[in-house]
Amino acid sequence: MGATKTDHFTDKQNAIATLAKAIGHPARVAIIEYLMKVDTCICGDIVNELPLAQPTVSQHLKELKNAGLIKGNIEGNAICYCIDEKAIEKLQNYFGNISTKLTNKKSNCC
Amino acid sequence: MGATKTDHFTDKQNAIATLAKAIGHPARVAIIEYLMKVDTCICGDIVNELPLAQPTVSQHLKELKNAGLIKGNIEGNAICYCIDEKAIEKLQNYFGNISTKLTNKKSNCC
DNA sequence: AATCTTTATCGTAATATTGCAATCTGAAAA
DNA sequence: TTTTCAGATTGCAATATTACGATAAAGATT
Repeated sequence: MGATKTDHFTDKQNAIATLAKAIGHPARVAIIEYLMKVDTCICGDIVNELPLAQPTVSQHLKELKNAGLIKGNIEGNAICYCIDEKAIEKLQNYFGNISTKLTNKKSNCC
Repeated sequence: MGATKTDHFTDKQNAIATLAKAIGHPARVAIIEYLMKVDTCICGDIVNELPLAQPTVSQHLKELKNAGLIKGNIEGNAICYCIDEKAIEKLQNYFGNISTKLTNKKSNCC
């Protein structure tokens, strides 16, 4: 086997898993954080910022894009990447909900 | 190749990636959500709740535990699993910070 | 047009993940 | 003690991910 059985879970569960999985690599965390740091989102130098070869960075960007975490617009011969707020908000809400539900629950047995 | 180059990134980046990676699978999302749903955290029937074989569930639980997302206490011959609030809070804060920084930034060029 | 610059894609090797049957471990019950 | 039960571990096959060199694609520059 080796393939994830996505069809056995709800769409919501798969959606959260997809987003989390995309962030589940330090290079992609670093990309997100670099996109945050830079004021303008015309960022043609992500490759120089990361300790990885250009094809590897390109691949990570593609995965972030597929997961819906970043958007990319063609800007001349460079590409303008930036974070998709909606995706981040989804994650924030998800973990926020869990957090508040946990603190409300007094029966903390562990 | 094939191995993640964790030593090229900061501890913080690796920490977030580890947490996110652990949630990056629908079965593990389902486990977290089941632990939320059940009032008491003496949960010996996670296997029955998931569409996966017992060894597979056990492995997913192990990964969640290794990532620090859940805690497990031996309770007789069953095991009491529950969510580790701190880990969830870390994620909530992380995405919360990104979210607020993004909304403050008016230069939304994409 | 020829060249440069930037990013994507292809191909491939190394490693990791997913899933399960079989088996083991350890505590409780008979 | 023997059996039973819950859960972990082992071993293995299928698949996915990570990483990069080589190369391609496409707009910019000369």
